[in-house]
Amino acid sequence: MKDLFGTHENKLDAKGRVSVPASFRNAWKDVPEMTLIIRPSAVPDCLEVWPEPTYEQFRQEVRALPKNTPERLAQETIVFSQAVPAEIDPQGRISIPADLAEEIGLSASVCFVGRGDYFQIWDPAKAKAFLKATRAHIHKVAIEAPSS
Amino acid sequence: MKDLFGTHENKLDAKGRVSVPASFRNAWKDVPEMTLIIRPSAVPDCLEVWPEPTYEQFRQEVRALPKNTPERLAQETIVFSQAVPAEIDPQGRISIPADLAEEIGLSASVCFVGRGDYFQIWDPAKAKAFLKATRAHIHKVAIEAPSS
DNA sequence: GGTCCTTTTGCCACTTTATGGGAAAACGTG
DNA sequence: CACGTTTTCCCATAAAGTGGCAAAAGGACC
Repeated sequence: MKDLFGTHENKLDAKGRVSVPASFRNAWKDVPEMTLIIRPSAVPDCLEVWPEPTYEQFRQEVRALPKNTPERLAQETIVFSQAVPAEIDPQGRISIPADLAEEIGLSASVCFVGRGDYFQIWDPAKAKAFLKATRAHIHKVAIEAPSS
Repeated sequence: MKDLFGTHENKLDAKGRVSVPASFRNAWKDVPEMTLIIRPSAVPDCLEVWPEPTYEQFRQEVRALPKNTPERLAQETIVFSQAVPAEIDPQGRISIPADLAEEIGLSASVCFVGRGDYFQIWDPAKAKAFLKATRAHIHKVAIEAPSS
């Protein structure tokens, strides 16, 4: 389970399938037939996709919370209710559930964004805006720092 | 892993590949088949290229940050989403991903700038401007300092 | 100035990846 | 139980990426 790097854009086909970038598949190929978990992210307009073995930690965190508290209920929602398992098919594709696709405004193309342990799924235009905002912030810091 | 010195200019081929200067390869040749990590720099209009073993420290820094904070998300973007691993091929070349090349305005030629532990990749004209601006800044400091 | 060696770079061939479409299987409904 | 719909699997083609050879360019050293 190597880290996931980079951003990649692939096309949704008529059946709602899309190829997972080869570099992501290769990074995880030491666990064959691995299940993935797709869920909405805390970041608006994107989904998170986790390998099931890594996702186990979230489940344990939820179970450690005291029952029937607002935090526990909220975490149960995030970790279970809105999350769905998915498999990578023999051609390296996943199908994105229609309700989640709609939630983040997916249309023809899908942008995959590597985040180390997991990846994000975005509409390409929104992904670009998200990444650009971070870069702009970093450049601002780099330019301002020496003169201060 | 000796330090990288100097600046060198090489040409991109039709497929986005370019020879890494021999002096850089030689400086790193004690780690055979080393993976490199290419990412946008905090300095606008250039890329940074790090040896994977050195890059490990950045990954650990990210993982030490609390999840879902603005800092963590920004660092995940810098360290993973915009970074890509690259290998030096048997001819001593690396291929620069199209999106990163576009980001810094690369065209036919690539300028490699040694920075000790890592090197930068620039469009030659911009590299020249960057180095010149830095020298001017240093001269200014050298002249002003004694009079203060 | 000429020869040899290293480095760079163009080009071709091959492998891998992405994607469209068709057939079979599973599912749900009336 | 039969039908239509949806999902999954598999094949085939297209596109992209990777590796390798070999010629050209550049330097070093006689």
